[in-house]
Amino acid sequence: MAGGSILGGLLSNKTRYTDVKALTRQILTHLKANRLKEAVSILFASPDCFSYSLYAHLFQLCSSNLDIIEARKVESQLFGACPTPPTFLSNRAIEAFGKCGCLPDANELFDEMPLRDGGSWNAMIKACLQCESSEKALSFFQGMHKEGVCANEVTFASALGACGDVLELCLSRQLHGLVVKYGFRGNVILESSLVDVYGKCETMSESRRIFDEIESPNNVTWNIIVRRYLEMGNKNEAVIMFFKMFRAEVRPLSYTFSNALVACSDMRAVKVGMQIHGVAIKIKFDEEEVVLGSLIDMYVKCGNIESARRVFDLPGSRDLISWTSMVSAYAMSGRLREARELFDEMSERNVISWNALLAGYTRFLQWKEASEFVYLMGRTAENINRITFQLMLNVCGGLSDVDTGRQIHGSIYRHGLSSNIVIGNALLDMYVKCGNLRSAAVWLRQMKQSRGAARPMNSSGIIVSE
DNA sequence: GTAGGGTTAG
Repeated sequence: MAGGSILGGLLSNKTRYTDVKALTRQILTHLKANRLKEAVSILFASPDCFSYSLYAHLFQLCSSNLDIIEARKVESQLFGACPTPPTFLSNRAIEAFGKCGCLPDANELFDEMPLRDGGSWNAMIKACLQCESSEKALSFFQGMHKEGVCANEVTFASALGACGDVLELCLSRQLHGLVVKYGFRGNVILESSLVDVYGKCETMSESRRIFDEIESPNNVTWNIIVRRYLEMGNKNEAVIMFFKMFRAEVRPLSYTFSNALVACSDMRAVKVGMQIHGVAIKIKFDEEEVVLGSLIDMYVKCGNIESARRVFDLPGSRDLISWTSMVSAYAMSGRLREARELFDEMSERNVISWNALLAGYTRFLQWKEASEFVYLMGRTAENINRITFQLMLNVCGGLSDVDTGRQIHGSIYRHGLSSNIVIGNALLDMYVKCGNLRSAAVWLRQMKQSRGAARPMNSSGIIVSE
């Protein structure tokens, strides 16, 4: 266009070049100060291509800030200024889109790439994982295999992660074979991923066998094995592995404390929990928020509220999670006034904190307080969830308020939760407690029908050929 | 200018 050429004529190539240099310096200053938006707006001051490393940095910051808007802007300036950017930059963009949870953006870019390398496939597989599309991740893994692109350690780590999400034991075993075949044994990350995926697929004996073969498990490996025992219901072994980690002189992750303490809670083993508390003090983990929060919850679940409170009153232990544990402790032990006081003092709350107090009101049949609280919740709390609906139905049952119960029933439909079995039972219970047996019978029939219709789908069944 | 594993509260 004429306007464009006039404007273009005003700028000689030389001034343009120095412009880019000066602009780059400005952008870098903003990037260092985490001012992404400002950095990106300066990017658009020039129609020219900046250095590739600058774009890489920009995408990286978009990823860590989870800022999809800026990521899209960077991509658009990049492709406007330089029609065929190097593959690695497109890979960075895919990673940023994935990290921001925008799989369609990632997929579109991937499809349009004239040239892909292994990193492109890895980025795409990872993007699927981050967007909770593990089935898709596995089909990309399969596609990569079909196109003859060689999988590397990174590919296998992601693919195993996807298998863990969809509980694909069969594919996991095949991947395990490939990991060995490609000579990746001894890679502690991949071996840890194998421990993880076998544990998730409920084959703890295989998980443990791999674990025992690892030459030097690191803190993540230990965290995985403790966690998997915990989730498989073997609390005792979870705790045993926790103490074993210390004999191996591996410095734990704070979440490993959490997992071991949850195991103690489940076993009501407060004495073991106290030993773990002692360990935390000894290795100076007793100032970490996550560990303190987990200690509080352990004491709460073991019924030792005063010990929990002592930890809660320590400096640095009060965050949303520990605060919610404490509210729950008072609420579920019937100390509703104290629960309410603590709740009112909270500087931030989420749906879990709200539910914690509501659960106390319903457990102790405080229907009046409960319904007032529900009203307040409807006006103040941002999101309510499945648990909230369940508790609200209990309140309706307690008050014999079938009209509100029906409204909640409608709301449950709109939230797509009506096929949930726990919610279904809560609805049934509500209708019965309200004395409305006809509605109860109608709902029961519907539940039976929808359960017949909604059979669980089998997972992908993807097979990798050797 | 490159890639990867773990997550406590209702």
